[in-house]
Amino acid sequence: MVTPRKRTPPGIQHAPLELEHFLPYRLSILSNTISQGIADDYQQRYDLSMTEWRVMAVLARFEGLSAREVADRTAMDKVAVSRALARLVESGRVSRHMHDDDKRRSVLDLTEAGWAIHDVVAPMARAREAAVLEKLSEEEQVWLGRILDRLQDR
Amino acid sequence: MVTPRKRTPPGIQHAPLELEHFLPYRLSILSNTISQGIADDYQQRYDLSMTEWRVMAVLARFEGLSAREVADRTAMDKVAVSRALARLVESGRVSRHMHDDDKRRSVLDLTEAGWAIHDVVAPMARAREAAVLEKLSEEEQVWLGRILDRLQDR
DNA sequence: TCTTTATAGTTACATGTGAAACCAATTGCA
DNA sequence: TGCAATTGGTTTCACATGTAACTATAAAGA
Repeated sequence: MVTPRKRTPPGIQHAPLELEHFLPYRLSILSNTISQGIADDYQQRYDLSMTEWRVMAVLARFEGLSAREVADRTAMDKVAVSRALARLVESGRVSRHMHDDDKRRSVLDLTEAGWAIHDVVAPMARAREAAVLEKLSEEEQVWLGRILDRLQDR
Repeated sequence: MVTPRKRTPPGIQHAPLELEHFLPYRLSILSNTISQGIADDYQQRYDLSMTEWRVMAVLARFEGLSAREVADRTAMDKVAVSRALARLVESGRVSRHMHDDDKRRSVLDLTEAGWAIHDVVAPMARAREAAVLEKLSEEEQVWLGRILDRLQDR
């Protein structure tokens, strides 16, 4: 039997966090649940990690990005991006060329094979998102969007 | 210069995700930003990892939990909990006893040293949460709570 | 009882990850 | 120009993490 802490040692107030109402904790659980759910759809099937998929998703949206730009857009660490790209290029899903004017920079694009995977995975990801949003009323969906906007800018 | 993809190869519709409006992506960024912010407050100062802090937080809230129960309450993997506990016991922040009736089970509690850390870190965590919520109006805060409730139950 | 099955927890292995060091190309500026 | 500082990107190292295998105890069923 588990007893939620009600009394504290004499004279001392501990005030433990109530995790189930603690915003950072709740967000973390929710976010992990959703992202992992999406990853389950493609991970084994395409031997594609979550970071690799994220890279592919931004390359689908923006052509010819550099690795640095991919890192910015995905909010991923540049090392993680470098490694994901190494695998994606190796497996023929992304092409990498040298930038004409700046030889340090790479120019990245999805290949045909990359697009083929994208065109299967993107709809699945969208479906997962829709399934989550379905739990909310129209009104709640609007508020959620607004709230995320507010929380996101610093 | 980066050109957002507008046209697709002739005859093919790719429909890339717009990450900046994609809920799972936005949640992930937000959640990581907030949790990392809190972790920055205690990580170096107490040589305490995020998983260790989470374990401490539930042990502050509920006395005498088993490792299994800690895992359930924190939504962490049991291996992660086992490792966090090993460090916490080692560093004298958590005490571990054997359950009277079931010798497999451990009975976990914060020690004095554990409570001392808790009593510093918990208020900092709360302050971080408050700083996040401050960005929202009263009304938005209420909606957010409601929305998280809805999204969380399966 | 005896045997099977389930549960609590740890260990081992393989992989993922971030920080810092590193190399190469570019830019800023004296 | 030429040299220092910056930037794009990769590699190295140390550590975190998840999966599966494993040990020990308990519960269930014949």
